[in-house]
Amino acid sequence: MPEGHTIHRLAQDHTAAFARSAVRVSSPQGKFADAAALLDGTVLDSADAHGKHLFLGFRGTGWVHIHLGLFGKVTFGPAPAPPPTDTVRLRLVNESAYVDLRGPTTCALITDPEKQAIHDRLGPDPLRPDADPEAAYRRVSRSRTTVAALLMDQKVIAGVGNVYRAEVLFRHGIDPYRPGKDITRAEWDAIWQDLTGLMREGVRNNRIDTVRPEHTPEAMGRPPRVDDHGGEVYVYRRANQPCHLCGEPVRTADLAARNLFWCPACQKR
DNA sequence: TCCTTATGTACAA
DNA sequence: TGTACCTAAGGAC
Repeated sequence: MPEGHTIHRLAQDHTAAFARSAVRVSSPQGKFADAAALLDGTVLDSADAHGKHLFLGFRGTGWVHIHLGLFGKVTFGPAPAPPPTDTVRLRLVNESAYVDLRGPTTCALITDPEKQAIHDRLGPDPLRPDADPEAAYRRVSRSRTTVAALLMDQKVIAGVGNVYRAEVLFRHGIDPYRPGKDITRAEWDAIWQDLTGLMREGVRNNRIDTVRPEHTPEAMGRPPRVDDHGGEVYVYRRANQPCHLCGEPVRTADLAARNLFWCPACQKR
């Protein structure tokens, strides 16, 4: 599930369910038990997101830094919480709600300066109001690395993952193998603005949809479809299937240990 | 029941 | 570039 939109949505949902309340904190699985004991009974003040990093602020104690990695999952539910399964790393409970965290890459108690250091090493996040697209373009325009790799580099732009990368490059007709330095300022501005809109919609709907209204199955006179991951997309995980626009088979390749998807006809150099 | 795969990252060599 | 880490779902048997 986790690209930046998921994490910003989680920040909102944690705020809605737990902010300003005293929270019972536990680690049924045990790996976060010491910190959970310190946090138990304290007040959750706020939740913050930057890229794929989630921060839960506990009054007087510090921040819980969470990164879901590839497998991490979060489950919300109404109180009372059911008995936890033995994979629950972190559980929060108050009078009205509970939330379980499973399989995160990171779940750690950190200080303000440690949190700041994480912000400092991340690039601008299209979902944060203070984000500066110019800072991202400075890096992109000086790099011989492919634009596909740069979009996944969290130091360049924070929050974009494998789905948004594939989809935004398709929406702009950009070959994923083009070097960053060949991306024009106008192209970058369009990509950034598009990501901002797509990711905001992703936060709202808690899923990734990238297909323009004029390209929906209804608009194209085709049978309805649902892609594997739950949203409507152009190319992500559609290897060898016909491009929704031109019918050419969608191509896939390994790029930095991830699957890249693109339409070679719609995305020319 | 086993195998593969996944919207991610860090570190070693 | 390869590997380790973490979990769960889906498909092949």
